[in-house]
Amino acid sequence: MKCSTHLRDSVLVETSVYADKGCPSRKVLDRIGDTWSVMVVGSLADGPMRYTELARRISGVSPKMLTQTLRTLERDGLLTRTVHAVVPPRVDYELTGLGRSLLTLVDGLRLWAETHIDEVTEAQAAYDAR
Amino acid sequence: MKCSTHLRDSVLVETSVYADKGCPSRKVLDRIGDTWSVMVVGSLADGPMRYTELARRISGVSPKMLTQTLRTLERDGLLTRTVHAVVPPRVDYELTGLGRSLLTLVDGLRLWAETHIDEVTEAQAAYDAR
DNA sequence: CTGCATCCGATCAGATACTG
DNA sequence: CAGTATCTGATCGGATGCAG
Repeated sequence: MKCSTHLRDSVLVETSVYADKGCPSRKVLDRIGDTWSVMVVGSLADGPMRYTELARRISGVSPKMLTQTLRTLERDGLLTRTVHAVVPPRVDYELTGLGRSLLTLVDGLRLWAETHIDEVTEAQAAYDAR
Repeated sequence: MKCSTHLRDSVLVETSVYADKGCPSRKVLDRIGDTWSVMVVGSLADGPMRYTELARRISGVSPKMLTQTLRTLERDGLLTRTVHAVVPPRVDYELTGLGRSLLTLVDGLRLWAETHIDEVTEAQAAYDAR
């Protein structure tokens, strides 16, 4: 796609780099940008996990949002959903290879956050104090 | 990813990894998760840029959202806003060191998108076809 | 040129209640 | 246990008009 070209290469033809709905970055952003998605992927880094276990680790998430997020990630091929025919029901969620490839990004995100959050907080305080 | 502080009503929850509003990752996610923010940061990778230039490169963004995004990023210390006292007005936006440190993540995001978008699209098609 | 103010529809997400 | 269904307030974001 056009928007995949970097800014430096875009001078000749395509000056508009983002905002195209078909842009891969846009699609990924819709997923990475989703708070719950990132949390789910990050939580599943440790291995397969049940629904309730996920709900516990991601405190604050409602059943509705958790289910919605899991379904979307499943549809995107980032995780698998395995239903065991037992009573009580047991459903396991596990990252696919594709999902695990995202972990690098998620980790990078976390690392940046931990490293720079103080700077951001200070900048905000300084801005608000003007 | 452990958030050191936890919600007041869930003191004993040690396994809760995300979801705390004070969690650094949450704050960063609020920024990275914002579609326009990522586009602005990515666009400014090439150097300082004027308001209109940004609007053109990020096609589809409304003045309202562009301004809102720029203000937020400025407040977070990710970019600087320089007003030149000329007529007509000229305002330059430029990434700070902090902002440039985010470029690594943005690039990683774009790279992942370009690399795996086909797999995601196929997974979606397969899911929808069931 | 670089915005800000306002209106308004669309979507998101939390709370709550209920079920196989 | 693992969800589904519904209601509702909050937020997002586009369109429009105007100003310094």
